[in-house]
Amino acid sequence: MPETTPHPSRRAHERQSGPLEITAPHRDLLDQVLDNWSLQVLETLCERPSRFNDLSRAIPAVTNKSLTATLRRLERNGIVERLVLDSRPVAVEYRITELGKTMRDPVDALLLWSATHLPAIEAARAAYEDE
Amino acid sequence: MPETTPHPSRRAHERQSGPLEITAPHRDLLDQVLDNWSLQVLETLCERPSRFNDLSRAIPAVTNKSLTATLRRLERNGIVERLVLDSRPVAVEYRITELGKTMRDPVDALLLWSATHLPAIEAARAAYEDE
DNA sequence: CTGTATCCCACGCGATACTG
DNA sequence: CAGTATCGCGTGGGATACAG
Repeated sequence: MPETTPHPSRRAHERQSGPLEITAPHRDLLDQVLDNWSLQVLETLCERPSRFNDLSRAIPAVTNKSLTATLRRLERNGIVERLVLDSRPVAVEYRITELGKTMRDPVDALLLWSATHLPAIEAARAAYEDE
Repeated sequence: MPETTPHPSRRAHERQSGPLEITAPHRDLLDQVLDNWSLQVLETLCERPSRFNDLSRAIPAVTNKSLTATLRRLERNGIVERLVLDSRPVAVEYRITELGKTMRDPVDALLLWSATHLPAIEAARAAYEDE
């Protein structure tokens, strides 16, 4: 062990607080994968593979442009896969990948947190407006 | 016509796939709390209470304007609290609240996911560019 | 059906300057 | 020290039309 370091300050509080360190690549990744449309697409594809228009209908507020961009981005990151079915008029199916499935737990943890604490947060908002 | 049955199937696959349902208030909340600057502020305040300029220095890339906006937003949501210390030239200390601390676990889960799967995702990106 | 192509605008955010 | 005020630009994303 190369360490009997005389400057333990840095290490010290990192240990105390555990992980939580945000570097650029991680921030990039989260930005590409946690946005509004991405989560809704993930939600839908976790339930069943879907075609483009299925997704469009499942997420009424999304436009073609945004849906396309979202799917491309998720595909590029290996979160969803795009399958061109050779049927008569072109059909394309999107499905979540194994890699994509690994997002579910952390995302669900987040949603669970949100569900659990939303009341407290709305109370905080109300209190804030009052003062 | 093998259409997706709207009513009864909904329940069914929800149970299969578990939670993960994104409603507007939750999406709003996550947007206000998971953005770039917010996470960095949280990261810093989880380690120690800090003054405005401490945060500014700890997060070199942030501007006064964005830092102020971020802090106000987090304060409004009860995630951080703002304490005006009555010292000579005004001093203000920000610290994370108990409610704020409840974010750590889900956020860490996310960062852990990111750290774990970033290699696979970068591989997916490389593969995507190739085709 | 599955997208692409434009136009366009709101607004997030940086840069800069200024104040109590 | 702890912000506020103002300006300006880049871009994400909606609306719409069109193409393979």
